[in-house]
Amino acid sequence: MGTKICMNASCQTATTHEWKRGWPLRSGGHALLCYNCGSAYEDSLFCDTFHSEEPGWRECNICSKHLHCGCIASKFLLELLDYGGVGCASCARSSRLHLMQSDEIPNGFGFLARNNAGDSESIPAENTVAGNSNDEGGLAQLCRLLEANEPSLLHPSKRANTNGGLGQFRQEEIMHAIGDIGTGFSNVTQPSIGSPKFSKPDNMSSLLDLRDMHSTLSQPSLSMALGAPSGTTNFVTFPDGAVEGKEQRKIPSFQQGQRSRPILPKPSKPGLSVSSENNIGAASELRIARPPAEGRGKNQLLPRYWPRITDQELQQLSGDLNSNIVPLFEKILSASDAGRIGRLVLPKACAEAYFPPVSQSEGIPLRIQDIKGREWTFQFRFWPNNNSRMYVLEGVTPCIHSMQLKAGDTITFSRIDPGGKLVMGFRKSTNNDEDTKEVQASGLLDGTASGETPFSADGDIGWNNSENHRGRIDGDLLQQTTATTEKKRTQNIGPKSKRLLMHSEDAMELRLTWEEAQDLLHPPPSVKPTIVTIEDHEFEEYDEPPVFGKRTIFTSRLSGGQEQWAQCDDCSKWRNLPVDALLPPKWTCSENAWDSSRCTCSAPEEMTSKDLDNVLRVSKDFKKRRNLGSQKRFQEREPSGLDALATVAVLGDNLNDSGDPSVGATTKHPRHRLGCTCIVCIQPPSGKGKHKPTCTCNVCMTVKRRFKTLMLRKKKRQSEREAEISQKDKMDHKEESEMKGTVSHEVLHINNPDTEGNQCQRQIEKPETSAGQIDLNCHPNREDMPLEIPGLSTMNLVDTAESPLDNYIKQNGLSSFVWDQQGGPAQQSGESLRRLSDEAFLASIGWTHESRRD
DNA sequence: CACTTGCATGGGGGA
DNA sequence: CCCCCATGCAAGTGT
Repeated sequence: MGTKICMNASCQTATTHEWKRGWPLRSGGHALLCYNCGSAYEDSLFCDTFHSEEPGWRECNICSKHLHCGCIASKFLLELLDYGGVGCASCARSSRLHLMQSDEIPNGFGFLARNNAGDSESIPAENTVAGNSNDEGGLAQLCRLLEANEPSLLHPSKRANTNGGLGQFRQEEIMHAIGDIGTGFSNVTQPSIGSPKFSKPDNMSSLLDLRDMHSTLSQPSLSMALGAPSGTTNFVTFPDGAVEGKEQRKIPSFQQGQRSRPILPKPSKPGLSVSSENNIGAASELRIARPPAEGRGKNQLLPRYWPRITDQELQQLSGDLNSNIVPLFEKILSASDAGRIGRLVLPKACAEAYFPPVSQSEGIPLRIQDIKGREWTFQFRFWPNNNSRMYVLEGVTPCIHSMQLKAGDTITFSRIDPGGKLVMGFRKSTNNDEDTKEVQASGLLDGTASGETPFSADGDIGWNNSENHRGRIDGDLLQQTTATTEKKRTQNIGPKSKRLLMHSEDAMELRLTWEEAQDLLHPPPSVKPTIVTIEDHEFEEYDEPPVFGKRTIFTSRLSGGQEQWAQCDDCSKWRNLPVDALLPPKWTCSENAWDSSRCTCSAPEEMTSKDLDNVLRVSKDFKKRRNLGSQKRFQEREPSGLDALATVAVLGDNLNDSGDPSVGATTKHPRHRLGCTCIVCIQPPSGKGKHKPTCTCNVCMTVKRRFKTLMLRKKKRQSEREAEISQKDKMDHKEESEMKGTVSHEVLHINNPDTEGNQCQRQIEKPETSAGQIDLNCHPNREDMPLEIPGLSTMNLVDTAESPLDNYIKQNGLSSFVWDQQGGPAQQSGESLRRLSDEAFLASIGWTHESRRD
C-alpha cells in the first residue's frame, strides 16, 4: 500500500504515504484511506498512471458502462460511488450528482498545501476561494493578495502553523465545497476572488466535463482543499451526499500535505454501505453534515459541528439574503451555552477557522447577524485552557433568548459572501424532549424517519430561514451519519442539561425516588450469592444486580425480632410477612402464602392504626422531616440509609436546625461558604476538590461519624443477638434506645430486609471522633442520582470501606462483625474486614448490590 | 446576596 | 493518549 500515490492533488506527490484500510466497499474489499490527507479510494481505482496498481477497465455501477482507468483523464471521469464501486461522470450527473468544485489544479494550484500557505495563511476563506477561473495563476498569489487585504481574518495561531494559514481558509472553503457536495448542494463554489459564490449546477456540468472532477466522495475525503481553486477548478460530483463516491484525480499540485477529511463520517459499520443508486436524487433536500474539507490535523472539525443544511435551505437562504451563504459550522447548545451565564463555548477548531483571530484573551467584539437581520455583538474571546484555548462567545444571552433557544437546539454559523459577514441561525430541536430526540434518532437508524431529519422540526430555522426540511434520508450512510451525530448531540445535552435544569424540589423528588427505588431492590432471587469467607467472616456476593420487589416496611419489636409488612395492592391493607419474604412488584393479599388467615383482602388488618400512621407518616413526611431535621422525627422514622446520610450531610450537625437546606441549583450558588451545608457545599469540589483523608469538612466528618456509628451498631447488634439468645433482649434494647434516642421500636425502616441495616437506620449516630479516616475522594456522582452524597458513590463507598474502616475496626477491636445478608438471618460467619466494612457501610446507607456494580 | 468573570477539572471522544 | 469542552469553582464585582 505504501507505494500508492494519493490522487488528491494536494497530496499526490507523496508516494510513500501510508494507506490505511477504510470502510468496506460493497464491491468487496475496503476503501483505502490516504494516511496523509484522508482521501479515500477504491483500491482498484489505482492505476498505472499514477502507480502500479490495477490499471484497466472499471465498470460504472450505475450504467454499467465500462471505463478505462489507465490514465489521468479516464480516472477523473470515474467516481467512486460510495462503498460500491465506481460510476462514470455522466451517470453521476444524470443522477443529480452535483459537481463540486474542488481545487485540483494540475499545475499544483489546485490545492493549497498548508505548508505552502506561508504568507498566505491568513487569507479569509471567502477570499481564498479562488475564482473558478482557470487561470492558474496563482492561488498563491491570490492568497497573498487576500491576506493582504484581510489579514485579520485568520488566526494568528493559524498563521503560525502550517495547517493554519491557508489551511484555515481552505478549510472553510473546503467545507463549503464539500459541504455542498455532501449535501447535494447544487451550488458550486466558484472560486472567484473577492466574491465567491455558489455556482449552480449547470455551471458545474460544464465544469464537470473538465477533466478534473473530484468524484463524489462519500466520505472520503474529499480531499479538496479550500484553497483549491487556483487555476483549474476541480469538480466533485456529489450525490447528495448520499452517494459517496469519489474520484480522485491526480493533479500535480504544488502543495502537499494538506489533509483532507472525509466528507462524511466514516461508516462505523461496514454493513451500512449504500449503493450509489439509492442515493441518487435524494440529496438536494437532505440535511446532512457538510464536512469541512480541510483537514487541519487535530484541529479538524468534528462531524458534530459540520453544518447541516439542505440544498433548498441554502438556496433559499442565499436567495433571501441575496447573497451566497457559506455554512460554517453549527453547534448544539449545551446547558451551559443556553444558560444564564451567556457564554457560548465555541468549538475550538471552528472558532479558529471561521472567526477572526484573537491574540488576546480578552478577545474582540464580533458582530454577527441573526436570521432576522438583527445584528448582535458578542465578545469573541478565549481562555487559556491547559496548553490550548477555549473559545467562547460572551454575551449571547440576549440573542439566545431572542431566538428562544435552549439546550438542545442548534445554533448555526454561516458566512455571507461576499463580505464575509457572519450570520447565525438556529434550528430548534425537533422536540424539546430529549427522549423524543433520541427516538427520532432511532427512527433514523431504523429508516423510519424518512420525512424529516431530526433537526428539521417544524418551525426550525435552519441555516436560515425556517424552512421545513423534508430532507430525505436516503441511504444508510446518511442515516448513520445523521444518527451518529444525533446521538452525540443527544449525549451532549442529556444528563447534563437535565442536571442543570433540575430544581431543588425536583432534585429532592428524584432523590426520594432513587431512595425508594433502593428500597425496592432485592437480591436476585434466582441468583445464589457467592459466599466468601475471609478471616472467618462470610459475605454474600451477588453477581447479578438486584431485582425490584414490592416495597415493604420492616419493623422491630421490643423483643428484638423483626417484622416485615407489605401493603396489598388491591385493598391497601398491610400484611405481616416473614422478614425474609421477597415480594414481586405487584402483590396482593391473595398472595399472602404466609398467613392463611389474611390471604384475602377481606381479612382485617393486623397493623394497628397507630402503627399504620407511623408507617405512612414515614413516607409522607419524610421530606419535611428531612428538611426539618429534627431529632425527634428522625426517631419517629429513620429514613433509609441513604436518606439518613444525605440528610445528615445536608443538615450537618445541626439537625435541629429548621429551614430548608439549600438545595438550589448549583449554578446559583455563589461560592462555598465555610460551614455551609447546602447541597452545593456538601459536594466535593469538582476536579481538584477532592477530600483528603484528613479533611474535616462537614461531609467528611459526617461520614466518619456515620462509619463509627455503624461500627458501633454492629457491635451492639451482635451483642444484642447474643443477649437475645440468652434472654436478655430488654437490656439490649435499652442500649439501643439509648443509642437511638427515643425511638420507639416500630416501623423504622423501609424495606431493608437486612437486619443490620435496619438497626443501623434506626439509630442516630452520635457525633464521635472518627478513628478512621475516610477517603472521600469520590467518583463523580452518578447523574441519575443527583443528590447522592458526595463520596458515596459505589466505588467510593467501597474505597471508603476498605481502608479507613479497616483501620477503624482494628482500632476499635471490632474484629468479628456480623453482617446480615439481606433476606435472612445474619450470616454470622465472618468475612474479611474489608468486605465487612464494605457491606456494612453499603447496607447502612441503603445501598444495594446493584449499586455496587456501578 | 447575586451576578460576573476567569480558570480548573475531568469525562469522553477521537487519533 | 491527548485534547476538547461542558461545567464547576470561587474570586471579583455589583446591587
